[in-house]
Amino acid sequence: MGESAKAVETSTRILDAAELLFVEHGFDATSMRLITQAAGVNIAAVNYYFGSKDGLFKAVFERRAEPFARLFLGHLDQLERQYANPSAKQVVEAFVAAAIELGQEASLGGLIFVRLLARTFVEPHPVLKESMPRRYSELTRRYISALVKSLPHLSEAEVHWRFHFLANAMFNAFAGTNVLRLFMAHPIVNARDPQMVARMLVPFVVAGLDAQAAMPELVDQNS
Amino acid sequence: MGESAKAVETSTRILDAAELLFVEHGFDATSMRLITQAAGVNIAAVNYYFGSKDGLFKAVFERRAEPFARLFLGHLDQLERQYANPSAKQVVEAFVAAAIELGQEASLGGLIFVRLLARTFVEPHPVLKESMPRRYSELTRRYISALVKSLPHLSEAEVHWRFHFLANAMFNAFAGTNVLRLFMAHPIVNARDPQMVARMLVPFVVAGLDAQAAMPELVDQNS
DNA sequence: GTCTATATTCCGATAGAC
DNA sequence: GTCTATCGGAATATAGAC
Repeated sequence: MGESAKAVETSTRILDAAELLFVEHGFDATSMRLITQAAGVNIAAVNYYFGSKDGLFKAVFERRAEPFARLFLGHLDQLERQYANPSAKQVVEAFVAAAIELGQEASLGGLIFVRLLARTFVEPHPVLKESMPRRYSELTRRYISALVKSLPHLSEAEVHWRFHFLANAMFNAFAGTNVLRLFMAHPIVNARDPQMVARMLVPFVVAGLDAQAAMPELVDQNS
Repeated sequence: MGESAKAVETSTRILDAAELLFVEHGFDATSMRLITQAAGVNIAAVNYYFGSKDGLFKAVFERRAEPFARLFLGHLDQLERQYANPSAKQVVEAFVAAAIELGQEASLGGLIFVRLLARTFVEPHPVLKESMPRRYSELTRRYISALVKSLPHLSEAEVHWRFHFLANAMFNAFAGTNVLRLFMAHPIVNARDPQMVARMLVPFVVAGLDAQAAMPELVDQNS
């Protein structure tokens, strides 16, 4: 390692700073000047390493996308090896565990990528609208497939709806956006504590998944 | 009515166009040039009527904030007159009904304000961080209070957590952001149909509210 | 690889004629 | 009230020296 010196690579410092700022203030509101200043690098470095601001966003996303998918699918594999018919609760817990482990793996304090993912739902960046389905279609397919098997009292369409609600609730919960803070001066909950969030969230969403069907009469009418 | 002619007032046309564009692309990504062009008015009209872009956002928000609060509190009043102890399901349905009625009152197609509210949670606009608690604190207090009474098996702190999850799930559901579309090429659910969303959503969140406590041992340890 | 300096574009806001 | 023209600033991106 002849050229030691630098503690952290320049490109990594940029990724770290950008990840945090994108989550905190959004993509548009985060200027490259702010990013490079926070990272302690020159303004031109972003273009040198990532080509453009869009390229930087894609790189920020891609860095965590693969490890997260690998963690979750690993949990799901193990679950399906151990049990013939995993419950909805076990499937949800596999997902939550992956999110928390990712937050602990990354040297950063929180579940920053999960928060970034949550923001991406509400304001999808054009760069990702193309690459996300390709990368996550298998994960989504296996997640929903496991839920379908664990919820035999629901039609497949209704499981899709519940997965839709589940994903919204979970990602927003881990995003740490405290809804209550907007409505009351002194909210009780601490939305930033991921362990607490996970503990409170799992019973809520699992009960929602297990609930009776809202659409039992799916195909018995031909209006 | 001496000066007839104009079908819709200029300021109203601006509000309509801005409301839609803010929801679709966010505040920062929506330029005043885009708004005035969509509204078919002059660029300077925004500053003339609303003073600034921030003033316009505030006006967009304020136009729907009061009617929505009035609708929901009306439903809650009626509910508490009719029943001694309204169930969590009834409280949730009062909220959903208010959202849908607001969407039908406004001549626009969808539940645009509810979608705007959902976006506001994820990227809170500075202008609202001050005015929102003042306007909605009573609504939130009464909503949570009704839930606390309807869920006697939960501690007040846990009800606050569930309200946090509930609000996230509901607003995002009505926001019409199709999470599944980001993950799969051809999702089944149509997240833009508010009637369908309401029908699928209510059983999910009500079951989540009714679920057993995750924090039964709240105060029995003094670590 | 890293820096300075700059090109280019777009933004919100305003002045002033009509 | 409505318009044109423009100001001042900030953004991304790049050219070119070192």
